[in-house]
Amino acid sequence: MKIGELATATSTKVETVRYYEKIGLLAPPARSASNYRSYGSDHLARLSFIRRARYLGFTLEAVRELLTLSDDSDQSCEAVDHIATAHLAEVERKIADLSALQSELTRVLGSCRHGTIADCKIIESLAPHR
Amino acid sequence: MKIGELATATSTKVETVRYYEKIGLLAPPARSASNYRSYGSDHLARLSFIRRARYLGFTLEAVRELLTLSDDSDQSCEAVDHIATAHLAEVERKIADLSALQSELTRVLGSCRHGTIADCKIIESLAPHR
DNA sequence: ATGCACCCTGTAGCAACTACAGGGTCAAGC
DNA sequence: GCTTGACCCTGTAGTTGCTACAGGGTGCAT
Repeated sequence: MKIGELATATSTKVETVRYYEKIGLLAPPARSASNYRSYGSDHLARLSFIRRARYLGFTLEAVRELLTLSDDSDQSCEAVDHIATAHLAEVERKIADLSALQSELTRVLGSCRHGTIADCKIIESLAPHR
Repeated sequence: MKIGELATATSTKVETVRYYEKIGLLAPPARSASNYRSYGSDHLARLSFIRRARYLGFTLEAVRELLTLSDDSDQSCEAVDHIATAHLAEVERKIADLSALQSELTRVLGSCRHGTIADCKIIESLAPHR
Protein backbone atom coordinates (compact mmCIF):
# COMPACT_ATOMS: atom_id res chain seq x y z
CA MET A 1 0.00 0.00 0.00
CA LYS A 2 1.01 3.59 -0.61
CA ILE A 3 1.67 6.09 2.13
CA GLY A 4 -1.71 7.76 1.75
CA GLU A 5 -3.54 4.48 2.24
CA LEU A 6 -1.44 3.58 5.26
CA ALA A 7 -2.08 7.01 6.70
CA THR A 8 -5.86 6.85 6.34
CA ALA A 9 -5.90 3.26 7.61
CA THR A 10 -4.26 4.44 10.83
CA SER A 11 -5.79 7.92 11.08
CA THR A 12 -2.37 9.45 10.66
CA LYS A 13 -1.22 12.28 8.46
CA VAL A 14 1.11 11.41 5.62
CA GLU A 15 3.71 13.82 6.98
CA THR A 16 3.58 12.11 10.34
CA VAL A 17 4.26 8.72 8.77
CA ARG A 18 7.31 10.15 7.01
CA TYR A 19 8.33 11.79 10.28
CA TYR A 20 8.17 8.47 12.12
CA GLU A 21 10.38 6.98 9.44
CA LYS A 22 12.84 9.83 9.71
CA ILE A 23 13.24 9.44 13.46
CA GLY A 24 13.62 5.68 13.08
CA LEU A 25 10.34 4.63 14.66
CA LEU A 26 8.97 3.06 11.50
CA ALA A 27 11.27 1.04 9.24
CA PRO A 28 11.82 2.48 5.76
CA PRO A 29 9.60 0.54 3.38
CA ALA A 30 10.39 -0.75 -0.10
CA ARG A 31 10.07 1.72 -2.94
CA SER A 32 8.19 1.42 -6.20
CA ALA A 33 9.83 2.11 -9.58
CA SER A 34 8.66 5.70 -9.26
CA ASN A 35 10.18 5.99 -5.79
CA TYR A 36 6.87 5.78 -3.95
CA ARG A 37 6.94 4.16 -0.51
CA SER A 38 5.33 0.72 -0.54
CA TYR A 39 4.11 -0.64 2.79
CA GLY A 40 3.10 -4.14 3.90
CA SER A 41 0.95 -5.48 6.73
CA ASP A 42 3.89 -5.45 9.15
CA HIS A 43 4.19 -1.72 8.71
CA LEU A 44 0.46 -1.37 9.24
CA ALA A 45 0.64 -3.34 12.50
CA ARG A 46 3.62 -1.35 13.68
CA LEU A 47 2.06 1.99 12.93
CA SER A 48 -1.21 0.92 14.58
CA PHE A 49 0.77 0.07 17.70
CA ILE A 50 2.51 3.44 17.63
CA ARG A 51 -0.71 5.35 17.12
CA ARG A 52 -2.49 3.54 19.91
CA ALA A 53 0.39 4.10 22.31
CA ARG A 54 0.47 7.77 21.30
CA TYR A 55 -3.28 7.95 21.80
CA LEU A 56 -2.68 6.67 25.31
CA GLY A 57 -0.28 9.54 25.78
CA PHE A 58 3.03 7.67 25.78
CA THR A 59 5.91 9.82 24.57
CA LEU A 60 7.69 8.80 21.38
CA GLU A 61 10.63 7.72 23.52
CA ALA A 62 8.37 5.45 25.56
CA VAL A 63 6.82 4.12 22.35
CA ARG A 64 10.27 3.34 21.07
CA GLU A 65 11.01 1.31 24.20
CA LEU A 66 7.66 -0.44 24.09
CA LEU A 67 8.30 -1.41 20.47
CA THR A 68 11.74 -2.81 21.30
CA LEU A 69 10.27 -4.74 24.21
CA SER A 70 7.38 -6.07 22.16
CA ASP A 71 9.86 -7.50 19.69
CA ASP A 72 11.52 -9.62 22.34
CA SER A 73 8.72 -12.01 23.23
CA ASP A 74 10.79 -14.13 25.65
CA GLN A 75 11.51 -11.33 28.10
CA SER A 76 9.45 -10.73 31.18
CA CYS A 77 6.96 -7.95 30.82
CA GLU A 78 8.27 -6.25 33.93
CA ALA A 79 9.82 -3.43 31.92
CA VAL A 80 6.56 -2.89 30.04
CA ASP A 81 4.67 -2.75 33.29
CA HIS A 82 7.20 -0.26 34.60
CA ILE A 83 6.80 2.12 31.64
CA ALA A 84 3.02 1.97 31.80
CA THR A 85 2.95 2.46 35.57
CA ALA A 86 5.20 5.49 35.32
CA HIS A 87 3.02 6.91 32.61
CA LEU A 88 -0.12 6.36 34.67
CA ALA A 89 1.50 8.20 37.57
CA GLU A 90 2.32 11.07 35.24
CA VAL A 91 -1.25 11.19 33.96
CA GLU A 92 -2.55 11.25 37.52
CA ARG A 93 -0.20 14.06 38.41
CA LYS A 94 -1.46 16.07 35.46
CA ILE A 95 -5.06 15.46 36.45
CA ALA A 96 -4.31 16.69 39.96
CA ASP A 97 -2.60 19.81 38.59
CA LEU A 98 -5.44 20.58 36.23
CA SER A 99 -8.04 20.02 38.92
CA ALA A 100 -6.34 22.55 41.16
CA LEU A 101 -6.29 24.92 38.21
CA GLN A 102 -9.96 24.30 37.56
CA SER A 103 -10.86 25.21 41.15
CA GLU A 104 -8.86 28.38 40.99
CA LEU A 105 -10.26 29.45 37.63
CA THR A 106 -13.77 28.72 38.80
CA ARG A 107 -13.18 30.80 41.90
CA VAL A 108 -11.73 33.68 39.88
CA LEU A 109 -14.55 33.57 37.36
CA GLY A 110 -17.20 33.36 40.05
CA SER A 111 -16.07 36.71 41.41
CA CYS A 112 -16.75 38.50 38.12
CA ARG A 113 -19.43 41.18 38.61
CA HIS A 114 -19.58 41.97 34.87
CA GLY A 115 -18.68 45.60 35.38
CA THR A 116 -15.79 47.52 33.89
CA ILE A 117 -12.16 46.52 33.76
CA ALA A 118 -11.43 49.00 36.56
CA ASP A 119 -13.12 46.81 39.14
CA CYS A 120 -12.79 43.49 37.36
CA LYS A 121 -12.04 40.82 39.92
CA ILE A 122 -10.47 38.60 37.31
CA ILE A 123 -7.85 41.15 36.35
CA GLU A 124 -7.42 42.00 40.01
CA SER A 125 -6.74 38.43 40.99
CA LEU A 126 -4.15 38.21 38.25
CA ALA A 127 -2.29 41.17 39.63
CA PRO A 128 -2.27 40.50 43.36
CA HIS A 129 -0.33 43.54 44.47
CA ARG A 130 -1.98 46.38 46.33
CA MET B 1 16.52 46.81 39.42
CA LYS B 2 18.62 44.54 37.24
CA ILE B 3 17.25 41.61 35.31
CA GLY B 4 18.48 39.07 37.83
CA GLU B 5 16.67 40.80 40.67
CA LEU B 6 13.47 41.09 38.66
CA ALA B 7 13.75 37.45 37.74
CA THR B 8 14.16 36.20 41.30
CA ALA B 9 11.41 38.56 42.51
CA THR B 10 8.98 36.91 40.11
CA SER B 11 10.37 33.34 40.17
CA THR B 12 11.30 33.66 36.53
CA LYS B 13 14.48 32.76 34.73
CA VAL B 14 16.53 35.60 33.32
CA GLU B 15 16.29 34.10 29.86
CA THR B 16 12.52 34.00 30.14
CA VAL B 17 12.38 37.71 31.00
CA ARG B 18 14.46 38.50 27.93
CA TYR B 19 12.24 36.18 25.92
CA TYR B 20 9.11 38.06 27.03
CA GLU B 21 10.74 41.28 25.95
CA LYS B 22 11.68 39.82 22.60
CA ILE B 23 8.13 38.71 21.83
CA GLY B 24 6.80 42.08 22.95
CA LEU B 25 5.05 40.96 26.11
CA LEU B 26 7.23 43.03 28.40
CA ALA B 27 8.25 46.54 27.37
CA PRO B 28 11.99 47.09 26.83
CA PRO B 29 13.33 48.78 29.96
CA ALA B 30 15.81 51.61 30.21
CA ARG B 31 19.48 50.70 29.98
CA SER B 32 22.34 51.56 32.27
CA ALA B 33 25.57 53.08 31.02
CA SER B 34 26.95 49.60 30.68
CA ASN B 35 23.92 48.49 28.70
CA TYR B 36 22.32 46.56 31.55
CA ARG B 37 18.52 46.43 31.59
CA SER B 38 17.09 48.59 34.36
CA TYR B 39 13.57 47.79 35.52
CA GLY B 40 11.04 49.76 37.59
CA SER B 41 8.02 48.80 39.64
CA ASP B 42 5.74 48.93 36.59
CA HIS B 43 7.79 46.19 34.99
CA LEU B 44 7.62 44.19 38.19
CA ALA B 45 3.83 44.50 38.28
CA ARG B 46 3.55 43.58 34.64
CA LEU B 47 5.76 40.54 34.93
CA SER B 48 3.94 39.40 38.08
CA PHE B 49 0.70 39.56 36.13
CA ILE B 50 2.19 37.55 33.29
CA ARG B 51 3.61 34.91 35.60
CA ARG B 52 0.38 34.50 37.49
CA ALA B 53 -1.62 34.18 34.28
CA ARG B 54 0.89 31.65 32.99
CA TYR B 55 0.66 29.78 36.28
CA LEU B 56 -3.08 29.60 35.68
CA GLY B 57 -2.34 28.01 32.34
CA PHE B 58 -3.25 30.87 30.00
CA THR B 59 -1.32 30.78 26.75
CA LEU B 60 1.00 33.68 25.97
CA GLU B 61 -1.50 34.83 23.36
CA ALA B 62 -4.24 34.92 26.00
CA VAL B 63 -1.91 36.73 28.39
CA ARG B 64 -1.22 39.30 25.71
CA GLU B 65 -4.95 39.94 25.32
CA LEU B 66 -5.49 40.07 29.07
CA LEU B 67 -2.72 42.63 29.38
CA THR B 68 -4.20 44.79 26.64
CA LEU B 69 -7.61 44.58 28.29
CA SER B 70 -6.27 45.35 31.73
CA ASP B 71 -4.77 48.57 30.35
CA ASP B 72 -8.15 49.83 29.25
CA SER B 73 -9.90 50.29 32.57
CA ASP B 74 -13.09 51.82 31.11
CA GLN B 75 -14.06 48.81 29.06
CA SER B 76 -16.49 46.20 30.27
CA CYS B 77 -14.84 43.08 31.55
CA GLU B 78 -16.91 40.93 29.23
CA ALA B 79 -13.90 40.13 27.06
CA VAL B 80 -11.87 39.15 30.11
CA ASP B 81 -14.65 36.89 31.28
CA HIS B 82 -14.81 35.37 27.83
CA ILE B 83 -11.09 34.51 27.75
CA ALA B 84 -11.15 33.03 31.22
CA THR B 85 -14.31 31.04 30.53
CA ALA B 86 -12.85 29.62 27.34
CA HIS B 87 -9.72 28.67 29.22
CA LEU B 88 -11.69 26.98 31.97
CA ALA B 89 -13.58 24.99 29.34
CA GLU B 90 -10.26 23.95 27.83
CA VAL B 91 -8.94 22.87 31.22
CA GLU B 92 -12.08 20.84 31.83
CA ARG B 93 -11.77 19.19 28.45
CA LYS B 94 -8.20 18.21 29.26
CA ILE B 95 -9.25 16.80 32.62
CA ALA B 96 -11.94 14.72 30.92
CA ASP B 97 -9.44 13.45 28.34
CA LEU B 98 -6.88 12.56 30.97
CA SER B 99 -9.46 10.86 33.16
CA ALA B 100 -10.50 8.64 30.26
CA LEU B 101 -6.83 7.92 29.70
CA GLN B 102 -6.37 7.09 33.35
CA SER B 103 -9.21 4.56 33.26
CA GLU B 104 -7.82 2.93 30.17
CA LEU B 105 -4.29 2.76 31.52
CA THR B 106 -5.53 1.37 34.81
CA ARG B 107 -7.51 -1.28 32.96
CA VAL B 108 -4.55 -2.18 30.77
CA LEU B 109 -2.20 -2.34 33.73
CA GLY B 110 -4.64 -4.38 35.81
CA SER B 111 -4.58 -7.11 33.20
CA CYS B 112 -0.82 -7.62 33.51
CA ARG B 113 -0.05 -11.16 34.69
CA HIS B 114 3.68 -10.44 35.05
CA GLY B 115 4.65 -13.19 32.68
CA THR B 116 6.67 -12.90 29.46
CA ILE B 117 6.20 -10.42 26.66
CA ALA B 118 4.62 -13.15 24.56
CA ASP B 119 1.47 -13.10 26.62
CA CYS B 120 1.74 -9.58 27.98
CA LYS B 121 -1.71 -8.06 28.05
CA ILE B 122 -0.28 -4.57 27.96
CA ILE B 123 1.52 -5.12 24.69
CA GLU B 124 -1.48 -7.00 23.40
CA SER B 125 -3.83 -4.17 24.13
CA LEU B 126 -1.53 -1.79 22.31
CA ALA B 127 -1.68 -3.90 19.19
CA PRO B 128 -5.38 -4.73 18.91
CA HIS B 129 -5.30 -6.58 15.62
CA ARG B 130 -5.96 -10.29 15.35
C1' DA C 1 45.18 41.81 39.09
C1' DT C 2 42.39 38.27 39.25
C1' DG C 3 38.54 35.81 40.28
C1' DC C 4 33.67 35.44 40.35
C1' DA C 5 28.97 36.62 39.72
C1' DC C 6 26.44 38.89 36.96
C1' DC C 7 25.11 41.10 32.39
C1' DC C 8 24.94 41.28 26.97
C1' DT C 9 23.61 39.27 22.05
C1' DG C 10 22.49 35.66 19.12
C1' DT C 11 21.52 31.08 17.95
C1' DA C 12 20.13 26.33 18.56
C1' DG C 13 17.57 22.89 21.01
C1' DC C 14 13.32 20.45 23.14
C1' DA C 15 8.40 17.41 21.62
C1' DA C 16 5.78 15.95 18.16
C1' DC C 17 4.33 17.12 14.69
C1' DT C 18 2.47 20.43 10.68
C1' DA C 19 2.90 23.17 6.68
C1' DC C 20 4.84 24.75 2.97
C1' DA C 21 7.86 25.14 -1.51
C1' DG C 22 9.05 23.21 -5.49
C1' DG C 23 9.05 19.54 -7.83
C1' DG C 24 7.59 14.37 -10.09
C1' DT C 25 3.83 10.52 -11.26
C1' DC C 26 -0.38 8.46 -12.62
C1' DA C 27 -5.01 7.64 -14.18
C1' DA C 28 -9.10 9.60 -16.23
C1' DG C 29 -11.59 12.45 -19.27
C1' DC C 30 -11.85 15.50 -23.46
C1' DG D 1 -2.36 13.40 -26.87
C1' DC D 2 -2.93 16.58 -23.60
C1' DT D 3 -4.55 18.49 -19.58
C1' DT D 4 -6.43 18.22 -14.93
C1' DG D 5 -6.35 16.64 -10.44
C1' DA D 6 -5.00 13.70 -6.85
C1' DC D 7 -1.48 11.75 -5.20
C1' DC D 8 3.75 11.15 -4.26
C1' DC D 9 8.81 12.96 -3.40
C1' DT D 10 12.56 15.85 -0.64
C1' DG D 11 13.87 19.37 2.31
C1' DT D 12 13.17 23.13 5.29
C1' DA D 13 10.80 26.16 8.43
C1' DG D 14 7.11 26.93 11.63
C1' DT D 15 4.44 25.92 16.05
C1' DT D 16 4.60 26.78 21.92
C1' DG D 17 7.16 28.42 25.70
C1' DC D 18 10.77 28.45 27.04
C1' DT D 19 15.95 26.71 28.07
C1' DA D 20 20.77 26.30 27.13
C1' DC D 21 24.70 27.41 25.27
C1' DA D 22 28.73 30.21 22.99
C1' DG D 23 31.41 33.95 23.22
C1' DG D 24 31.87 38.01 24.96
C1' DG D 25 31.63 42.47 28.54
C1' DT D 26 30.99 44.60 33.52
C1' DG D 27 31.36 45.31 38.48
C1' DC D 28 32.99 44.40 42.86
C1' DA D 29 35.82 42.18 46.32
C1' DT D 30 40.13 40.27 47.73
